[in-house]
Amino acid sequence: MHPEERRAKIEAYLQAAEFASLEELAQHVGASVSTVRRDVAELEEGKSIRRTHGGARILQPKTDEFVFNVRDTHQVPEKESIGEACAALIEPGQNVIIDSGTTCFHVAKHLGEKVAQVITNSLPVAHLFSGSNRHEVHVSGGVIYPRLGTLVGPDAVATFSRMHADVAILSGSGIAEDGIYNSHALIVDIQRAMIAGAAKVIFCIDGTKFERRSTFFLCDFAKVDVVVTDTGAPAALVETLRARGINVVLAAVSPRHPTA
Amino acid sequence: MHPEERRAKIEAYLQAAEFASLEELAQHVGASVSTVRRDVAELEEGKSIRRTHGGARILQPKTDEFVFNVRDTHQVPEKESIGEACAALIEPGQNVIIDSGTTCFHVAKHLGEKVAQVITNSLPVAHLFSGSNRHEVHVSGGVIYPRLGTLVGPDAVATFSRMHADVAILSGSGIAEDGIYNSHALIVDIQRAMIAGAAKVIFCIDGTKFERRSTFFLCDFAKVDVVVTDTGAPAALVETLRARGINVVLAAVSPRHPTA
DNA sequence: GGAGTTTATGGAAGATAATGGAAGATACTG
DNA sequence: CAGTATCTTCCATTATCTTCCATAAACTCC
Repeated sequence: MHPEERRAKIEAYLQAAEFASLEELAQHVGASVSTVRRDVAELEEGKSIRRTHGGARILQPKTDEFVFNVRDTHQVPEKESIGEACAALIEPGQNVIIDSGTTCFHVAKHLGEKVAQVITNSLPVAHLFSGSNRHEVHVSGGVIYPRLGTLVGPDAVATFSRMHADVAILSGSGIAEDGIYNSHALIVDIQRAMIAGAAKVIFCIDGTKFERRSTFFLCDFAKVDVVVTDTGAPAALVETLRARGINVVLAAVSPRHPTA
Repeated sequence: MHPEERRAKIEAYLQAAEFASLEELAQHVGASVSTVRRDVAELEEGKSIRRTHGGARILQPKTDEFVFNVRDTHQVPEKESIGEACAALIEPGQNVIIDSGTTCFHVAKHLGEKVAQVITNSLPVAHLFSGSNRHEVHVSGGVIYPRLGTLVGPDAVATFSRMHADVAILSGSGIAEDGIYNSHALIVDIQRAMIAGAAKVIFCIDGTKFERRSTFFLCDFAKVDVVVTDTGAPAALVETLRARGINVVLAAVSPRHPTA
């Protein structure tokens, strides 16, 4: 990829993510950290972004643009690590279904050029890839769930019922011995359709959600292939899951990733 | 292939792709890299494109109505006024279909709390209403058209074929005696479905697009109820439209929207 | 129609720019 | 204040650009 194009891509990415580490940007554009560092320095000259230690942030978030705020505050480093670990599980060229929610958003950030086709009901995820000509982003229909930027409702369910993907990347708000839980009824329906339409199912759930049950039961572990979590997950439940044949990935939380 | 023809082809390619490597262009037009390099240098003289290392980029990718570029939009004050005038035509409580494109985006900005239900294939418009609990925003399914933030494809068409609204607010990139034109084939299909599904059809088209025809014919005036434009529209065509029973609204460009 | 001239084309050699990595300097973390 | 990560600066490698030249096509003039 050529400098001009790469820089435009970096800028677009920062519009969506607000902040990004150099590592992350390098992965996204398929270049080395050195190169991205130079690009970021160049872009700073143009006043559009500002360099920070370890990354860069957008200087003037364009309110008119379709930028969705992904300013999540809980377990950011954990989710970041989970995102990285989960993205590593994806084979190049696979087409993936990506769930809404901040954890899945972090996975999307690390997917980079590995995936060509993305199917999602998350507007932030859609936006993340929308600037790129190399990705085909399929957005489900549906009604926007206020503030989450998630598309819900029968149209969203219908979209995933019609689609098929190599991998589905989902998250939940609770996981226990009997299965996975979520707190939004409308989202549970969609997630079930996602699971049904994917050859492989990966759940990304940070350690604090282990041994917790939310309002709605989503699914048992029959169709779950992988669970990606962080090292803070209780060992007992991790062992239980492994005993059931689930590949449990424990992402080590790295001390970088400064708080936004 | 003759130089002139090849250069036109290169320019057209860049309009669509925004960036391209010389290698890519050479392959596209069936010439050597050396030749393409010369062409690109020549085109740069004509100010339409800019050379970069390894390729070229289009200089003004926003000759087109539907490119959503925040940096600089053409006819901003006009579109702003058109947006205001068009929003005034909407009755409180109506549900509206909103097209993609910058002009329609300006209409959406002025709709405020008047409308309860919005149906759109434009991600910027969707985002505009997404923070509010007072609006139900229905987003069509579809594939993101790179850089436009517009959902296109069969799923988008299908969504509007199933929906019905009181009003559809659309825009185009050209309007002449015989009808309205647009420059994107994929968007034309969607707009036709929007028109079919709405009781009232409003077109918002700034004055510079009058007496102009784009690549694709969208529709004649049979189903068009209102055309909102600015005072810069040529009087002759305005009269022609009125003679056909179309309510033509001329929005005065207010001085409080200075040119960017 | 034909010879000479102009223009276009594709490739080659040296010059320039971009890239990715390494070593030492600097900033952050606890 | 120690340990780590990141930044700066540099260098070797690679890719691209410029300039030039030989060839081929189109044009001009006779």
